[in-house]
Amino acid sequence: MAEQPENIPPIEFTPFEPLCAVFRSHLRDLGHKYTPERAQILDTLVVMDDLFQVDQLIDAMKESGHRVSKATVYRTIKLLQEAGIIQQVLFDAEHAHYQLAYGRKTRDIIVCVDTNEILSIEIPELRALTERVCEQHGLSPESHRLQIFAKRS
Amino acid sequence: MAEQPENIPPIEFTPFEPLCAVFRSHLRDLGHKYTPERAQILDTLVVMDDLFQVDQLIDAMKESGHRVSKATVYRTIKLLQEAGIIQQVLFDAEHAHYQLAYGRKTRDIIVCVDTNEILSIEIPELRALTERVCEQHGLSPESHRLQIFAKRS
DNA sequence: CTTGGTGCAAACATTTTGCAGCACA
DNA sequence: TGTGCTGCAAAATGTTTGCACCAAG
Repeated sequence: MAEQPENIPPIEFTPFEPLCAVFRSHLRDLGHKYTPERAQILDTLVVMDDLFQVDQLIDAMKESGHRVSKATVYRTIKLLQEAGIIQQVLFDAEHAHYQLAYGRKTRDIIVCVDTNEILSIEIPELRALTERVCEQHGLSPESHRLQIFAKRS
Repeated sequence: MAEQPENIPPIEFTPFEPLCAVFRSHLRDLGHKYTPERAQILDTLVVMDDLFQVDQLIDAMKESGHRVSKATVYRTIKLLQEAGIIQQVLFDAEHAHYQLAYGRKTRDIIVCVDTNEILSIEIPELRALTERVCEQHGLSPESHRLQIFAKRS
């Protein structure tokens, strides 16, 4: 296996490479195909804001000249979630938001109420805290998400 | 006013009394009316599960013989939110969930993944924690919500 | 060449809205 | 007695699905 076929790009350490590999391997595992549409969606994803909505993704794809139908975007988002590449973030009821999940340690965010900016944060203490609280109820934590709504100080 | 008409129940210290008062005063402040429909919705709310969805509320009302249209339920939910009596809780993308908010100190919950039970919890340390994290970004926290997904241990 | 994928449009589910008649303050 | 409220049905929104044709493996 000294020669790589040309459809495997040269190794470069960008976020895209591992994501692409993860996605392809997930698809292969399920007997699914890696299509140009799916590649375009992944491609667009990685250059988008940390947090995005489906229609933002669709708009971004249109702007960059990709022509993929809504239906395919929705179908692909499901696959990307299964593959652990993106995850849902809920912080308003109107629209589902997603963010890249692969390699991400937390789902904790600060939402700036002035600018609507979203910051991903990490609070190491939270793990112990959730463990302690759950223990009091005879439970053990699997995961958590914390959303802080903050204003500029 | 020595005699109460029969539709006003004898005074009892149930959660309903202050909620009703809060709602009526909120409505009065806005020049809105306290109608039988709104009373029935509030009435049903207080005997429901801590966390509910709109269609559960609608079903519960039907079962108890109340006849209020969907449109009115949705309109009233907005008013109840404004009044601080209920609040939205987002933990799955399909349906908006609500819970009684009045007098509640936190929006933090544990979702038991085995039983789908929702426990409201209080973690006093969280306040300081969120303050510290926000400070690092030049922000100050207004509110937060923490959702822990846990299994039985 | 087989199986899964795509775009399109229709179907869906949930929530909102316009309107004519009704009822609370 | 006037303004806000209600129910209904239509509209709007966001997401899913059925189908005929297409393409990846």
